[in-house]
Amino acid sequence: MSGTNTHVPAVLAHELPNPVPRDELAACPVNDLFRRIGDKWSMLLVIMLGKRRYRYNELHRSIEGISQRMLTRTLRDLENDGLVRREVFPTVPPSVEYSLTPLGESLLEPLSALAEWAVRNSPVTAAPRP
Amino acid sequence: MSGTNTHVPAVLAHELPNPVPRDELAACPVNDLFRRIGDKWSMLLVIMLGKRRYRYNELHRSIEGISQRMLTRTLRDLENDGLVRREVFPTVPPSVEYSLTPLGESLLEPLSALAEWAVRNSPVTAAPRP
DNA sequence: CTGTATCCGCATAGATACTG
DNA sequence: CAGTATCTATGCGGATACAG
Repeated sequence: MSGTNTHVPAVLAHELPNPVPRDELAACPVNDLFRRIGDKWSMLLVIMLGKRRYRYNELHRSIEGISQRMLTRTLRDLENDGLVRREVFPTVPPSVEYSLTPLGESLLEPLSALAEWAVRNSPVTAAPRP
Repeated sequence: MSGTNTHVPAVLAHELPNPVPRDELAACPVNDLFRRIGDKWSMLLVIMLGKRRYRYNELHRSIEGISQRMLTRTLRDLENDGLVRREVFPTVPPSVEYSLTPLGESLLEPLSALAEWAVRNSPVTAAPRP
């Protein structure tokens, strides 16, 4: 137990330069991913869209507390990141449907490992911040 | 492909109430975890401490761009969350060593799944935000 | 119905100076 | 060596009003 951890996953165990330069930090895939979907609403949207497709107002009504601005902005970001697909149907009134791309669905799998960890350890980590 | 996603991981697939109330959202373990370690420095520290133990100034020197304030604050948060252990040795001058707790080390495993996903898909997700 | 535009409060994070 | 204290800047996120 003392000293080096022997079961660190390969991806995380690769040598880090010393000092860790800013570019290396910004380029860290995990850190980068977290900075993209680690905001207030992205996770919830990915999980919801992982269940089924939604229309815009359906999402707006379904998520208590989200503003139009934040819903639109978060969906646009997820779309730009290739995780969410936006389909416009030129009806009157117009309707827009959101769903996960294959990339977005593939994210659900590693996410579940993290989710299961979080659920298992939520009693431990649920302590309020001082 | 149309309609319901059939291979959503169990933890993520459980029924979401509609509308999703704020408390439910705040209590979402994954969202909660992301809000705790999804900040600018937490991930990097967990990964670094996953390799070996570090002293305070060692971390400060090793991570280019981090301020003392942020390093201390991030370490304290991780300690409060039970992920990092802080050991003080009353020498002169004093020395403090940081390492992962068993809980922190257990987090490295699900993290690696996410890391591998991020690495595999970094070419796709690396596009700059507009 | 599906958004955009604008304004504003608050939390996050950096810089700097100082301390046991 | 290992931090605190204080000040400030920036950006996220919410409220509201308006538009195609």
